[in-house]
Order: sequence, then structure tokens, then C-alpha cells
Amino acid sequence: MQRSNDSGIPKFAAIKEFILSQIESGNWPEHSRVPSEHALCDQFAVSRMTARRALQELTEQGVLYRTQGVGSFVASPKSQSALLEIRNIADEIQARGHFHSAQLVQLTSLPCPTVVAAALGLVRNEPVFFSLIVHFDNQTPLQLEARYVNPKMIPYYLQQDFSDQTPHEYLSAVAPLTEADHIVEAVLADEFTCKHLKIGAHEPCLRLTRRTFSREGAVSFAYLTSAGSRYRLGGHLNINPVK
Amino acid sequence: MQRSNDSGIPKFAAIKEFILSQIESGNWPEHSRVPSEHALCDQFAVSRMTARRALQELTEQGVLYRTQGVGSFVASPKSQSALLEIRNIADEIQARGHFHSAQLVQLTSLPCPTVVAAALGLVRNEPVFFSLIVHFDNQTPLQLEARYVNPKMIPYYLQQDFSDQTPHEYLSAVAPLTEADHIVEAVLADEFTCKHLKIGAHEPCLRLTRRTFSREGAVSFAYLTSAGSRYRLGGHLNINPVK
DNA sequence: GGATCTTAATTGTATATACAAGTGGATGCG
DNA sequence: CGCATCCACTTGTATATACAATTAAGATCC
Repeated sequence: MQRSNDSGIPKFAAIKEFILSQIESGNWPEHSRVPSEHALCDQFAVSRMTARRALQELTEQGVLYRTQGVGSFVASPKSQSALLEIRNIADEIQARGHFHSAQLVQLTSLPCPTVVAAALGLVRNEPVFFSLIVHFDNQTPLQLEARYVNPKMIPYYLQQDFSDQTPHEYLSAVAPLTEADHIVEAVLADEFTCKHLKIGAHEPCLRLTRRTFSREGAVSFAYLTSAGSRYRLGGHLNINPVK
Repeated sequence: MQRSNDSGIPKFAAIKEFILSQIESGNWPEHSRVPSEHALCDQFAVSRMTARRALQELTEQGVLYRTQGVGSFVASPKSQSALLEIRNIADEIQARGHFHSAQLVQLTSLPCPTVVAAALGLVRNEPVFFSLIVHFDNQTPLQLEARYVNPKMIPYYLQQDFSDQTPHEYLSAVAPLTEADHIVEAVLADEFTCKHLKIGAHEPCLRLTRRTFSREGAVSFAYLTSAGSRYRLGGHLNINPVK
């Protein structure tokens, strides 16, 4: 193959390395112009498609940004943000090697509360499906899931058997998720939550508010509440998976 | 340009849509074989590079996986996990349009506690740098940052002036982050935290435990504690940024 | 039967070329 | 001056071709 050298490093990768080194050394500051595809062709004696690939991949990685008709530029460093993975509770329990089970407490249709209406694009007090489920880690109640489901999207939600399938699994199957909002916060458990999680009144809880979307629109809105002493959100992530 | 139609949809995008539709409809189950580049060329009357691009981008998006010499296959759905963005507190406050300031409470060297030693790869009770800082949103104390810093990596940490630069900014500058661990949990504020955040004894707090790494090793270990009534972790993310 | 070789299929890298499309500056005109 | 036009530059999409590298399966030989 046409390689730039004997070390087996593809040409486009060599160009990427060069650009990254210029940025990391400070030679090419933020928002400064990067050589055009044509300039890189000359500089590295490669075809435009190869130079383009280097620029393209760096753009996908968030290192550069490009504008048609203008040029390519160094992006702002993203080291200020990291990503935390939020997994399904059932998967998480199984990953611990424990046994997951779920107990259905309530499954009904009720008038849509204001907050939920706003989240799902419904009208206040029009019917919305509601399920209340406790997730167990072995025998310990771990998470209380209060979920509102858009009846227009999932008309047969109330007919499901949630003893062998979690709502999340069912929804994933019938309306593949495309997007989700998440809010994580610390709250004090209310009486209702204390009862179902079997915890005391002053126990802090981690509450995850999740809104899911499929292609057609908002599907569900859920409060996932876990006792602070029993559950953490954890994750390890590469901030700059650059090379 | 050579377009597949008048609607302005590029050919490679049309091929991606086709493949996605087959997967979503269940016609092409998990781990099943996807048409080869050559087969797609024939089917869509495009060049191999165009067919390849469709497969390539779907692979980058996690929809497919490919093996040289073997073929392309449908990947396992990833709808079980989402990603939450964790941003720097100063950025987050500024993004709200508020004024961020930080007050340094303590900056010293102390014997390394056991937990910190394990996190940073140090020996228990050997010296470790420690800083305690309160971050303010306008005039309200928002977050208490207790940070342990590896002296072997950042020898001049104690000499810094943290009145105009946060520890995070300083560390980012001298030891670019490559990776980070995060744990999010809900806790009750201890006396120490209550005092600095000016909150009551029974207020639930969101505690983010963050460990950062540069290329050379573990740099710092920090507890970032915020009052539950004042701070949330929020994020919106495309699970499948498909189009 | 088992090890080795060959071959076909598939993905990976690379080139040369062409035209489309967006941006911004220069030019020319009223 | 203000405005429209044109043009050079840059990125975006697409083709046709070539060769490299990897894998799996079949063929061959011992």
C-alpha cells in the first residue's frame, strides 16, 4: 500500500498527529486557521481525499470546526466537560452480580400533572399513563420508578405485563429511543418514597429525572429515585479519546 | 452535483437511512450481516467510496461493527445507556448568566488519608497537597470543593494564587487532562459542609467525587459538594445521533 | 486426518479527477 | 457611496481505479 513510511502509520494519521502537535504546543491557538485541504496536499504530498480525511476526523473528534466556503479552524478545548454514563438500573444490578427484580405497585391512567404535560407535550389533565415500580437489588429495594407515558405514542402501555419485563425494556422495544434528557439531583425522600424504599425520613436520595424521545416525539417522563446510602452513579471516561 | 434525487439528500445519507430502516424494522437483527460495500454499490448504483462512507459513519455511530476480511454487522443496540455531561462549575455558573467567584479557605500539605492514597497511587500518610475552596453563584455559596493533589505530578500547587484562577483551570493548564472518573451520590451535609455552604443540617447534597488523570498518572482527587436545593446536574444528549 | 497452500471475499488506504455549493472580497456601475 | 456582480478560495459530494491487508473456507499434499 502507499504508506508514508515503514512504521505502518497511515498517511492520514500522520497528518492528524501533525495538526494535534501544533495545537498542543500552542503554535495554533484557539480559532486560528488550519491549513486548507489543498495546502495539506502540497505539504504532505498526498491527495486531497487523504488530507481531507485527517481534517474530517479531527472535526468529528471536536478538535477542529469547519465551514464550507471559509476554512478549518481550531476548536475550543473541551477539557472542561466530561461525560457520565447513565445505565439502565437492571443492567447495573446484574453487572454487580446481583439479582434484579421489579415489583409493580401501580399501573393506571390519570389526569396529567402540569409538569408532566409540559415535558411530554400534552394538555394538563388529559389522560396520561402512569406506572409505579420498585426495583430490587437482591432483596433490597433500590430504586423507585414513577413513570408517565404518552398514550398517543404507546397506546397499549397499560396492557403490558411488567412482571417479566421492565417498562424501560418494553418502551425500548416498541419505540426505539433516539434522545433523552436527564437531570440528576439530591433530594430528601418524601413519605411515599420512604415507604417503598424502606428508608427513614431524613435519608438523602439521588433522583434522576429522565425524559425519553423516539423519532415521533416525547415518549415518557420518569422519576427514578434511589436511597443515597444504596446507590451511586459512577463512570469512567476518556475525556479526549484523541489518538 | 451528482445527487440521488432532487430533495438534496446526499447519496450516502440515503444509504444510511436504508440500513437504519432495515435495522429498526427488525429485518436485520443484531449481529446479522449487512451488505458488503460492493453489494451496496450495485444496489444503489454508487461508487464504492460512497457506499463505504455510509457503512463507515454508521460504524462510528455505533450502529454497525466491521472486521477487515470478514464483513459488516449490526451492533448491539446501545439504548440501555445514555451519557450525562459534567461541566466545570465555573462554566456552568457563567452559562446561567451569573457571576462566578471562588473563595480559598485552606491550602496546605497534609498526611494522605487512606482513601486518597488509594485513588492517587500514593502511600498512606505521605504528604499530599490539599485545597478547600467555596464556589459562589453571585453571592450564594454553591459548591464546596475539597481537592487532594498529587505532589509528584504538580509540585508547585501550593505556590499558586487561587484568587483569580480555579484549581481546575490551573491543573488543566499544567497537566492536560486525559481521563477522569466520576461518582455522583446523594449525601447528607456534614457540619463542615453546612458551615461553608450556609445550609441546614438535614439538607441533602449532591456530591461529585472526581479523579483526574493526565498522561503521566493520577493528578487529583476531589469532592465537589453542592446543596441539593441549589444545584442539579443536567444534560440533554442524543442517544443515537443518527442523522 | 492434519497441516499447509491457494483463493475468493471483504475491508482498509490512497490517488486523481470532477463538479457543487457557500463565503468573502474585489470589481464595476449607477 | 451603495449596490449588484463576479471571481477566487474553500469545503462538500461523488466517481473510477488501484493496491494492501485480513479472514475464512476450500483445495492440496503428506
